[in-house]
Amino acid sequence: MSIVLPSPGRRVPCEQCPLRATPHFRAFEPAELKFVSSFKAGELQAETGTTLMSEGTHSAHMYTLLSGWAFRYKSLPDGRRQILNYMLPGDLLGLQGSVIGEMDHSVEALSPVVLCVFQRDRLDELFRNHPGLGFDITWLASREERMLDDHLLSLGRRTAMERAAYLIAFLHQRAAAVGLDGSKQLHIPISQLHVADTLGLSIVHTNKTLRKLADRKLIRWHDRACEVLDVDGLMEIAEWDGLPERKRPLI
Amino acid sequence: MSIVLPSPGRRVPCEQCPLRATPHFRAFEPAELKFVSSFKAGELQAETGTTLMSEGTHSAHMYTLLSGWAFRYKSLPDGRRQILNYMLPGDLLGLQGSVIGEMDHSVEALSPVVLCVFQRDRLDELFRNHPGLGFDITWLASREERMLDDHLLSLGRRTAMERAAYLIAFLHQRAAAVGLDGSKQLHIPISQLHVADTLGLSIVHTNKTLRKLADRKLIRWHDRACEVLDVDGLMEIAEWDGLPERKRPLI
DNA sequence: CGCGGCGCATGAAGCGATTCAACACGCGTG
DNA sequence: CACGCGTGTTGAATCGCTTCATGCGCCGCG
Repeated sequence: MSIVLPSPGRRVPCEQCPLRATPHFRAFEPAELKFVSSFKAGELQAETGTTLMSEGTHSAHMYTLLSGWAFRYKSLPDGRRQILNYMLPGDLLGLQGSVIGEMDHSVEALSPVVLCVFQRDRLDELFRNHPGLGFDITWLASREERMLDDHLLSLGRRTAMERAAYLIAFLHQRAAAVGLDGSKQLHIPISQLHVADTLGLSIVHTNKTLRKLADRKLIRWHDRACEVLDVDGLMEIAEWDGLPERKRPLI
Repeated sequence: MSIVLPSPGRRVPCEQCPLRATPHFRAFEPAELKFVSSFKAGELQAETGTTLMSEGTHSAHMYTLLSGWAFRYKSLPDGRRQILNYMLPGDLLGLQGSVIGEMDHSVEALSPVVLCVFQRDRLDELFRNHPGLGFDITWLASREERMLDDHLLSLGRRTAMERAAYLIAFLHQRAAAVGLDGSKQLHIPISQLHVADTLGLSIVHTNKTLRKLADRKLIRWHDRACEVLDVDGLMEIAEWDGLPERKRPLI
């Protein structure tokens, strides 16, 4: 479960990147595309539950999530776990390790995932020769910071019910922002334990809170998945306006 | 209180930056120094309590805190406030506004502060001509993210006592990392209301928790200031290892 | 110069969240 | 195929934290 499997041959060239083809990401300059294409060292696939990176290690790579869901977390010495944020297609993983040197959180796959692997030692080359891409990385870091700000507000000042509503509305919106809410109803691949570890609540109380949201017909809970029925209702409970997601960069 | 006063003439040239002279920051290349010197549009001084930037505005500037303390916060529509992080000398303010466009948090001065003002519209020039500085900005963003991760862990999974101990140890360490713990004992310029709004607790319970820390001789509380008596004791309670602060960039 | 506001302090009552405990269901596996 | 395990569910007891209330000292201001 905790081993990352090397890619079995499959490798999407950046020129035909299925993500970039969607309308959610900004286009590349030809030179940028060429560089990124050579920057990409390979692809990685992993199962649900795989630990993609661990706190304290010096990962030699940086990744972009091509498909699937993952989450970042930190733990206290006695085992208490806090989920920090979720990663969806197009998100950068392991930037901290590349920029500062050591990871201070772990990352785990919530679903089967595919990752693009980049060589971190060429990051300075990226900044040197492709300032637009350097700016994009800063943009992505800023966006992460903004999400963490929202989470902090939630953990610190919202009630259990508001927190739960916020989290699900947040995940729904992020999924929608990469087109995951296609034809059929969106299912968020998380268990109630994930919710509890994100909201800073116990599993029992999380269960009772989610039950109330389900009773109000805002969500429907499945096995290890949450179906969103009424985003607006959730956002209203949380007093949350949503993320101003426009076209964004993709490395 | 909420007006930013323009600089009354005083202006430290970057070449004689009092911060850079300290051993806590990395040195500039001559070309970088020259650019930053022209990048700096001026200086700003403000009193304790001044709102330096507000949520929702499109600030035209970016700042580096030259001296003093400040904090970032967000509020819910009904007034509940959450402090997100604290800023100390050398910290970048308003990067979000420059990179993404709109501020999603406010910033307030905790003490009299002096800010270096930069022109945000020359940020792309920075990335284009000085990749090292672009990388530095990403580094600083990564560092902020790391601190927010720690705060999230604290809010989500630590008890009131552990949270309080963590916060004070954290602030102490950050102050020490820029040499603010000089000769005399360090005084952190915050009120118990600030602590409460950081920890996600009520003022009453915050007061009782801080009382316990004081009874244990770990801190001493003054009027709008916290004196740290035993950092190691605090870190032990919080089960916190501290930030791995090495030499860091300064724009 | 008295009054209001801020910062700190403390007791009492009430509620929201935790912990303990028990159960149901599906699934993979020895 | 029985057993363990992960996931979701629910009731009861307990406790940590909030809310309400009150008081004190200090300072700025009408």
